[in-house]
Amino acid sequence: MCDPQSILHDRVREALVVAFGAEMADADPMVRPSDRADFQANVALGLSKRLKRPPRQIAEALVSSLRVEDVCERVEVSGPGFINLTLKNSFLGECSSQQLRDPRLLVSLSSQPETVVIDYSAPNVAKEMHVGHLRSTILGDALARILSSLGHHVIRQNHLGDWGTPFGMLIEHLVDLGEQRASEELGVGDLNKFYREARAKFEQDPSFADRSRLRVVQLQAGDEPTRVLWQRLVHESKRYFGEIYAQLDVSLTDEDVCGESFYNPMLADVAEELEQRGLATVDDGALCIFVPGFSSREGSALPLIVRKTDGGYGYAATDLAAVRHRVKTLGATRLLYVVGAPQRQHLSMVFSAATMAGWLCPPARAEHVEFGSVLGADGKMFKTRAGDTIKLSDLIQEGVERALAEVTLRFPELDDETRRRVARQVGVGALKYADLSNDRVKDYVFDFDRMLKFEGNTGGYIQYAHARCRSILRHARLRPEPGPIEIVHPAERTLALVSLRLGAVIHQVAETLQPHTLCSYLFELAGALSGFWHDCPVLKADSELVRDSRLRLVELTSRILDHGLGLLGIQAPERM
RNA sequence: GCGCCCGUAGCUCAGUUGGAUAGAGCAGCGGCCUUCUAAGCCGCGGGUCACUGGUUCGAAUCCAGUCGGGCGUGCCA
Repeated sequence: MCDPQSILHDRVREALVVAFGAEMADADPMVRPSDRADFQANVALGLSKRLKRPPRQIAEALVSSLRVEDVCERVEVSGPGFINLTLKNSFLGECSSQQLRDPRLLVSLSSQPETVVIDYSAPNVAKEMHVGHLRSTILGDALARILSSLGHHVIRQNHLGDWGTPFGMLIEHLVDLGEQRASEELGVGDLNKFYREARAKFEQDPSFADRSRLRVVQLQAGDEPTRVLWQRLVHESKRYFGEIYAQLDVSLTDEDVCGESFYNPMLADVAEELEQRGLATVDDGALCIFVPGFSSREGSALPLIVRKTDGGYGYAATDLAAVRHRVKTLGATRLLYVVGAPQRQHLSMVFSAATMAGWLCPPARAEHVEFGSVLGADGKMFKTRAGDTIKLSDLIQEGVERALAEVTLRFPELDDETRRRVARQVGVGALKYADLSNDRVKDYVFDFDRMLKFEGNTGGYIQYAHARCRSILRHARLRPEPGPIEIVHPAERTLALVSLRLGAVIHQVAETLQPHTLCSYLFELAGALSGFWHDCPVLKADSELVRDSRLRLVELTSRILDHGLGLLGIQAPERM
C-alpha cells in the first residue's frame, strides 16, 4: 500500500513518539491536503497546551525527529506551527504506478467488515413512485454499492408498503374492474389512476366503503381468496417497480423486497414481549411505549403506538419487528434507514424503544440516513402545475429525452442504437448525480436545465472526462506496457495527488454516509484532468517515455472516474 | 407552545469534522478551436458566512440567545 497521506500520517505519529514520548501515540497527526504544499500536518498547534510550549517550537522539534527523506522533497515549518510537506516527484510517481497496478486502485478493504442492512426505496403497492422515492432509492443504492465495495456484507431491504387499511378498497376496486382490466391498468404503470379511482369510490359510495372495511378484516384474517387478490396487486406493482429500477440502474431486485406484510406474523409477539418487559402499557385503549424525552403538543409524554385501540398494529410495531429481525435473524450490526427527514422523530423513538427492549445493543446500532425534500424552481415542494406529485417514470423519460436531443445534436453520425444507449446513460446519470451531489440533509432544487448542461459539478461533466480518457486510449492503438509513471509537470503532480485520495474519500463516505463528498472528489479529479489536457500533450508528447507515462496516468484517471461513477450507480460511456 | 433541521456571491451549491487569504458552477465582462473531444480551458468583477454575544493561539464550523424558512408534535404509513 502506498497512499502518501497515510504514510505521512504514520511518519508524523512516529516522530511524535520520538520527540515527546509514547503517550503522544494517541494524538492525531492531522495530515491534510494543503494549498501551500502537497500536505500539511496541523498537530503541533493543538499540542501547545498539552505540552506547555509554543506551537512553533513543537513543530520544529517534531520536524527534527521526522524521518521522511525517502518520500519528501521539502519539509518546512510555517506560520504559527504548520508543517508543510512536499513529496518527491519520484515517490509520487511510484505511488501512482502502484495505484495503476492495483485492481482495487489502492482502496483498502474495511478493517472491520460487518453486516449492514440498508432500508431504502420503499414504494407503496398500487401507488406511483414519485420524487420522494427517488432520493431514497438513489441514495440507498449508492450507499449499498459503496459499502459492499469495501467488503461489508450488505443486505438490501426494500420495505414495500404492501399492507394496511387502504388494501381493502384496493382489493374491492380490483374485484370491480375484473382481474383482466386491473392487470392491464397496473401493468402499464398507471398506478395513480387505479389508486385514485379506488379512493374516489371509497369516499362517495358507502356500500363500497363497507365492502372495503370488511375486506381488510378478511385480509388480516388470512382469508384465502382475499389473499390471492392481494397477491395479485403486490405482484403487478413489484413488476412495475422492477421496470423503474432497471431504467434507473438501481440494483434492487425482487429478492430484496421485504415488505410490511412480512412482519405481520411477528407483531403479536413483539407486542407481547414489550408488555411482558413492562415497556409497553395500555393508555387510552392503545398499547404504547413512552420513550423518555418526547412530548406531545399538550406537553404530555408522547407515545409510540404499538397497537391501536381497534386492535390493529401501527407502523411502529412493524418497524420494531424489523429492527429485531434485522439484528437477530439477519445478523446485522449496522442498520441504515434511508428515509426522509420528517420521519426523524419517529425513527428516533423506534431506535430508543428497540434499545430499551434489548433488541438493539452494541455492536449493533441504527442510523437514520435522513434526506431533505426535492423542491421546484419556486423553492416549494416539487409538484406539477396542478399540484400533483410528479411520477418518477415521467421524470426518467424527460431526462432521457432531453439527453437524446443533446446527443443527437452533438453526434449526428452515431447510429440510432448507440445514440439511444448513450442518451440513456447520460440522462439517467444526470438525474442521479444531481441528487447525489447535494448534501442529502438539505433540501435541493430540481432543475433539468442545470443538471443536463454538463458544465460544473454534473454527471455529464464527469462522464465526459471519462470518455475523453477512453478516446485517447483508443487513439494510442498500442496499450503502454506496464511501467513507471514519471511525474514531471505540475499538472501531472496535481492529477496524481488527487487520484491518490480516492481511498480516503470512499472510506469517509462509508463513515458519514454522504455520497456528495465522492461527487465533489470526482469533480475535482475531472478538473485536474482538464488542467492536464491543457498543459500536457499525451499522444504528441516529446518522447516515447513521456508519452507512455502520460498514457498510464490517463488510464489510471479513467479507471478512477469509471469506478467512482459506478459506486454512485452511474454508467460511464466509452464515447460521447 | 415545545422539539428537530436549515440559513455561505445575484442564482444553484461546496467548504476534508476547529486551521493559514472562505471556494466551484451558472449568470455578467474579456480572452482561447488548421492543435489527442470547445459538452472544454484561462482571466476579471462579485462576501458583515442571517444577526448578537461567548469558548481559544485560531470559528463559516463548537456553545447560548435573536430573527427568518421548513418539518414534526397519540391511534395514516
